[in-house]
Amino acid sequence: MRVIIEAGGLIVNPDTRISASLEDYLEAIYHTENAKGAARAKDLVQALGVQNSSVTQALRALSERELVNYAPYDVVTLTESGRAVARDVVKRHTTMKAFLSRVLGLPEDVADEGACRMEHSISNVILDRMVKFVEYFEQCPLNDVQWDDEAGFFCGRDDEHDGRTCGRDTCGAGGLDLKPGPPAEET
Amino acid sequence: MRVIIEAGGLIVNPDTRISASLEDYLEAIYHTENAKGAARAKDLVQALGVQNSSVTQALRALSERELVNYAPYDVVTLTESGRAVARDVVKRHTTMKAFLSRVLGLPEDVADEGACRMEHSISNVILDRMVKFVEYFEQCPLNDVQWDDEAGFFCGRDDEHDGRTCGRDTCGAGGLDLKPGPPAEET
DNA sequence: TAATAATTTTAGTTAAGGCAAAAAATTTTT
DNA sequence: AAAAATTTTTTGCCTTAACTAAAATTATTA
Repeated sequence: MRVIIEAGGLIVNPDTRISASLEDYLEAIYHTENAKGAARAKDLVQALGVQNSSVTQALRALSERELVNYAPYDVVTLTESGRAVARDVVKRHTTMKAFLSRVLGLPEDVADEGACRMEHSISNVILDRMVKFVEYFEQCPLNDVQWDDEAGFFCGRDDEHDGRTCGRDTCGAGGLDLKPGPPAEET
Repeated sequence: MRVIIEAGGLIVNPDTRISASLEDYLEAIYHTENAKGAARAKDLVQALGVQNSSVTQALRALSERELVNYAPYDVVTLTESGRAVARDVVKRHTTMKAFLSRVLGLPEDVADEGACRMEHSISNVILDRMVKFVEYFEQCPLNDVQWDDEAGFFCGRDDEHDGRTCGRDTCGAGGLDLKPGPPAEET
């Protein structure tokens, strides 16, 4: 338990070291900038569902860290390093979403919501491995695992193989041994 | 972005509605209780790497929510509902860890650390699907995907199949299209 | 231009969580 | 039993982060 880095009681992404909240702001600025060149406070109020004053505070925090170009009453843009961090966050989101929808077969909206939640706590090592897995999963010609709401996971290539079947009877039915495991080392 | 429930700026697990921090405490109490019958403040200090005073505060918070039996200077045990929540957290941890190690092929320690981080932000829908996926992944006789530090993901059954190969040449090599996707709906 | 509307900032509040040092209670030793 | 050591709780203060209300600023419209 608890490996997440603390900063005054706040959960902080272990790689970039900025809070989940600020990551959300960067992400929103990134998307807004891509859509209309620059963001204003108002856009962030809408995108994140927070109050105006919360946006101002966040912008100040990001500005102090030199992640955004920001002056009162002016539009907001990302600095170079801000854009780098934003791209990183977006990448985590994109990867999580891809995994959730393409591998686990979850609906787009569920996948997106899940990605929103989990994007802040995934480390780079895991992220990279996940990208590779999704790639493999989609490109390997021997793989055709799919999800069906009735049957669960099944292999679409059942018929192409001799003795073994991989349908609802054989797979995804048994009781997997997911033991709690040892108390987990401290970190 | 931002789907996570806010509670005074704090990130809270969407299903149980207690904070990530308190979930960590419950988890630690759960493991300690299993190991030695009951937990004392000291155990939690060690397990979570926080100060005594933080433990006291957390125990008060958990006690108010009737998740632990606690009286000053006394040992701590989980209440029935506390144990239910703890089991839930542990399940999320276990599942995440199983996925990270068994599917993504990450080393145990990396998987455990990753699970610690991500266990708080995974929803039940995703959790359940993930359990099923790990089950399928391990039980399907047609599946034999493995990770190799050199070759990346590869299919151990290459030889058993006619034309198609699934080794380092074909799989996990190409550039997967992981587009950032649309600005993501608000929630 | 003046009045009105919209936006932004300031200031103060609430909440969770953490730390350090001091005080109190409990155990262990002598 | 008294002293020493350990554990736990209190107290006071810090940080992030969100909110509200009011003030200030900018933009629009009459």
